[in-house]
Amino acid sequence: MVERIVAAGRTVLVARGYDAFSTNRVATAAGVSPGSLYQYFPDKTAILDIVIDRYWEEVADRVAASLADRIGDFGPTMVRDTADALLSALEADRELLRVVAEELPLQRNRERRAALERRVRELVATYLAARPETSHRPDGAVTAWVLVLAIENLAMRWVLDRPAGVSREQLLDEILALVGGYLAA
Amino acid sequence: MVERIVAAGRTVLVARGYDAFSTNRVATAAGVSPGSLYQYFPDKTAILDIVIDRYWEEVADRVAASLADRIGDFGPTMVRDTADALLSALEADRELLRVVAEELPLQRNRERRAALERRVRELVATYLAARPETSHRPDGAVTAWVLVLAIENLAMRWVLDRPAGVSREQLLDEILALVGGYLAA
Amino acid sequence: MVERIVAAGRTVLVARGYDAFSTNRVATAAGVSPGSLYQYFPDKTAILDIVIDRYWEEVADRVAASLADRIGDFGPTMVRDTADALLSALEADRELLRVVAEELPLQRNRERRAALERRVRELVATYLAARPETSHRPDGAVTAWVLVLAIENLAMRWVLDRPAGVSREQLLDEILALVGGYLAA
Amino acid sequence: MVERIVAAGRTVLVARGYDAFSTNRVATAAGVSPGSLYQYFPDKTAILDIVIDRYWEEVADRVAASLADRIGDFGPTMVRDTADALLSALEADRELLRVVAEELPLQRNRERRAALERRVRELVATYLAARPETSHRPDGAVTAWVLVLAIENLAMRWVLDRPAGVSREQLLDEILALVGGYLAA
DNA sequence: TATGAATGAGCATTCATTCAT
DNA sequence: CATGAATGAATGCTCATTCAT
Repeated sequence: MVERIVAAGRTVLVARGYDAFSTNRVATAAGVSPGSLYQYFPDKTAILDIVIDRYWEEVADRVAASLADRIGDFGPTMVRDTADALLSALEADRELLRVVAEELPLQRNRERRAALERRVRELVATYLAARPETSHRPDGAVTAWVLVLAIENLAMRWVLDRPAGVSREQLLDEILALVGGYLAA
Repeated sequence: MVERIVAAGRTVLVARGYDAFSTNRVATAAGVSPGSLYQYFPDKTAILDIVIDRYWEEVADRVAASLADRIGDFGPTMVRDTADALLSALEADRELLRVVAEELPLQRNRERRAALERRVRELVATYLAARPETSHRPDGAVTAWVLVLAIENLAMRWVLDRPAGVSREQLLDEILALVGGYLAA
Repeated sequence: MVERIVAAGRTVLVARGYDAFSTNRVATAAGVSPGSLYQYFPDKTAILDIVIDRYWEEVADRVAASLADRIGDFGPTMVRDTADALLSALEADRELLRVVAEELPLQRNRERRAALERRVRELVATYLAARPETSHRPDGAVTAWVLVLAIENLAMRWVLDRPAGVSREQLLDEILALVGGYLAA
Repeated sequence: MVERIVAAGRTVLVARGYDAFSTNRVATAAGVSPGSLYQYFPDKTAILDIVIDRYWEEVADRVAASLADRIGDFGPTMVRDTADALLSALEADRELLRVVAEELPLQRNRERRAALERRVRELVATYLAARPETSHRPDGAVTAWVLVLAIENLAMRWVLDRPAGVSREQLLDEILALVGGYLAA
């Protein structure tokens, strides 16, 4: 039942947008009465939070998996593959990304996105610590923070805005250059 | 009066958040009757738009001014000073930035932020074109897109999140390294 | 509940007039919260429409019933009885008639009144066709149109204006003369 | 100035309908400030009343003139010509008639229409009194009331509804038959 | 006299939440 | 557990009227 409600929430969000994300609408979409929502969720935002959580968790999982697969293999390939994984993850549900990233107040994404960033950041920081020769930057934690933030936003904006004149390959090249140059600086 | 209303709008936004940004509240804060709002603005969002517009315009102005001051002086200093100008601009009204960047759906900021980015991007692209030797990247437009996006987000998140372990100077150092390394790659 | 709301609507209309027919007032009169109105009606006018519809439907029913009872009995008695039925129907809720006919813009009554007229007109036209000897007028449809319109307005204005010097009996006599003379002409 | 305002009122009424007949709109149309309206009229309805008054006065004038022209000439021609005059008067400003008769609550027309009817009724009653042989009806006042009401509504509805199958000539024929038959009954 | 900015009560409508069944 | 009718505060907005200038 929780599942049905969350699925309905996602559907409403994607199909009608955040403004239409009302308890009645979600309940209807779930084939459930509005009152039943409150048997499983304390309030409306709890439903929304789960939908968002799942989205970012899925993205984080994919990126972390890609990163984990390439453990001990730091270098251009890993960066490219990880950026590629992130792009794919974001592209996988572009409609939901649009709603989540543009219609929702950032605050709602905060915790989950912070978790995603933290998770990846920690992996990156760990790698950097394990392979000190790959980076000339003085502070691994800061380096990871910079990298994750920069790449995440580049990827997200590319997926959402589809900027003319920047192909997927080009984007990956630029990310590679950005990361490589930065670590070498 | 327009001024009073816009100021009241800003006040409500900062003090009570976006959800409390109602016409009645803004009118009350302005010491004005709700009807008077509509003598000067077609609807509620028009007031909000002005508040937002002003904010981003101020930011864009400061950054563009800094950039313009350092014309013909591309290099580490310029990058650092421009990033510094951006940071200062964002720090100048951190409370409003918080509301504007986190409580408002991104969509509402879209146009203005896009304008800010475009404006700076064009300046950057122009510089890069004028000084081809400063960049090894193949496509100036793409380079500018990457740089502006990355720096903007780094700066914004730093101002909003005040990440522990990243001092202002450190941030500027990292931005410098990021830009320098990227252009050299 | 629908009933309660419709009744409250009628009450407000009669007691306070059309201008006071606001959702809040109707809800209060129904002992119901404003939101509940919208569980049963899509909007305010839907409530009003039902009240009006019922009124004219009741009138039409009475007249049609009277007409049907006297089928095959065309002549002075039938005309008089039908006019009498119309008068009675209009007199039955004179207060509502006043609001409906005088305070509401005619447009709102349009459809229902047109339906009433059409219904009676068709009955009349049918009778005329069945008994061609009763009418010297060339076009049955036009004849029915004239009769229905003339009688309806005479009756309505008499009920509403209670013109001095015209008793109920007199009015019926005059209607009889009008119809009889017209058909004989 | 009064003139300008009244003309503007008429314009707004015809062009935008009764719902758009707001003081601001009338003032704007008159090229005058809303405050100025109140220098010449006690309130909004006073303006509306004048517009309506003028309309019905114009109609009454035309009908009375036609009637007066045919003094001493009671008979089919007079009835037909008078009905014709009424039709022409109503047709002369059909747009305003539509608003006045259908969008405005009947109440607002009440006094003026009553005046029109009274005026014509009195003329008719006078004629009937002068020529007792033209009518078999017992009470001249009642006869006049019936005739005026019936004809007025027939004419108005014909102009407004343009009923299919009833030409102008036909309508006049029917009115003639109605009046002739009624007086002879 | 003329202005027009200011008023503020009032409107129709929505929707997260509750609770008796 | 599930229901869904009922709630009612809150919303954005209008417009006839006033009154200081």
